[in-house]
Amino acid sequence: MPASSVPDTSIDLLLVDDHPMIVEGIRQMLLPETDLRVVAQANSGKQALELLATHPGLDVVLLDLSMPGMSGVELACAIRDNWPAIRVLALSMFHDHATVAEVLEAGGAGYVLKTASRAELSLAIRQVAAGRTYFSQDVADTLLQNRQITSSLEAADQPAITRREREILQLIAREHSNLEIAEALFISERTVETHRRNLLAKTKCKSMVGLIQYAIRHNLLS
Amino acid sequence: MPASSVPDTSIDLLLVDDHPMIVEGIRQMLLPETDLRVVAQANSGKQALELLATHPGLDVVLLDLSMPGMSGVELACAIRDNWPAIRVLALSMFHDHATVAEVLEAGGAGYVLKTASRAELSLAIRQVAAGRTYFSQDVADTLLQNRQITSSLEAADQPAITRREREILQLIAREHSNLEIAEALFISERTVETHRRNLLAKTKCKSMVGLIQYAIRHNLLS
DNA sequence: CAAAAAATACGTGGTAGCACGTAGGGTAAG
DNA sequence: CTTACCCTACGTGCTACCACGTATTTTTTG
Repeated sequence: MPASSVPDTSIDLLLVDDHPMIVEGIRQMLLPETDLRVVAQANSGKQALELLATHPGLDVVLLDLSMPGMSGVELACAIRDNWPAIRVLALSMFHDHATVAEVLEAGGAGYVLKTASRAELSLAIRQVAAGRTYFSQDVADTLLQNRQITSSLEAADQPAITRREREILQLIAREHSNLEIAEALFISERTVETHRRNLLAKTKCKSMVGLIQYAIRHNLLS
Repeated sequence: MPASSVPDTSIDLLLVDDHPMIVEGIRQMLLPETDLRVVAQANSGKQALELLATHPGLDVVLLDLSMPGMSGVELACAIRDNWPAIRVLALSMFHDHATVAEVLEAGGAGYVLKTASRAELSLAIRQVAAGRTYFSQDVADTLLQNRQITSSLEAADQPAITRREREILQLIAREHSNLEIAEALFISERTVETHRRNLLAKTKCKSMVGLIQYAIRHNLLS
């Protein structure tokens, strides 16, 4: 029913997830929905970009957020910048507000949890394809709990973690002390402290307890 | 080819995962393998136990480790104790040695990562069904790296985290201080410190940095 | 080349987290 | 009833983490 620019009324999808099992599961879940066509699937952000270049007719990209290498959020930004007409639907295990906010800032049109049923998933795809948005119930609750409209505007700048910071974060996660990290990287302990401080600021965490959770959810550890 | 006690040569499977997408994905991945029959699927440990009681002919249970409520490890223990003939194949995102060791202690016959391909998964199922074991390459590496045969024998006692400890762990994860937790639970700050210490001892972590990772991997947070 | 960002580094100071030891009351299991 | 476990609680002391301010060198980017 919804008017679109593609010749037929079907919705063409690209699936992106590093787990073959999940890609396969989604594909098969959507098979009975005759108006939803999975025309391509990728196991990494890099591969997804290649497929986007060779598949001009895509309507919706369904992408996992936590992937090694290029994260789902980065991929979403790339899609927003290079193929603004394509709708992005995020798929994730988690629904902390930091992650949800990042997806919104990256231009995501919807956010579905991996616990979603077939019915919910296909509904979400049709909604975003029709130009609307869709959020799983738990995700919507997260958004309502923290009415931080500020974070979607102000904090939209750059929680970009640098290579060095990430390196230090990984050593922290392995329970190394500042001194140990300093000796391992041949830098001053003060420098490690500074990196630590910058990490906390960028992730808006109060301590390592929050930072580690951020790191795991964003797949920043090995 | 492998001789078995079931009338025909097919392997009867129970799938357990809280994510419908993954259950569906596995089911469809195994569909072409005519000797592997998915006869039941559950979305929780509780449901799995019910299905185990009503399906006597099961050969292999393929179960996800991180599920809300009853964890995969607990379920594996229950299967080992009540249906010792059934082979358990664990399925997980992670392969840290603590988790792998727990699965072995719980009587698991194999451990496959969620990144596994169709070929690897079906091979793993046939291996465990035939009485052998199977571990994904990364998992095997983990086992070889830490030849802590001690941990499989000595530490097999009880990293059992109590209800109260888990409650405190969740508050810690929300970045609350000892004092805040004490006030919230109407107990002394000293008591919170003791719980903290016991948590570190039971999980063999050096600090909260390690404990938080343990908690996330073991699905101990909300 | 100029501007911006990243990586490096120091000082001062507070306090929360953690080590280690000890112990009494409640409750469930043998 | 005894044993074991959980939850509760205190004391002492150390130090790693964190807050806040500042600044130079190197690299990247426009």
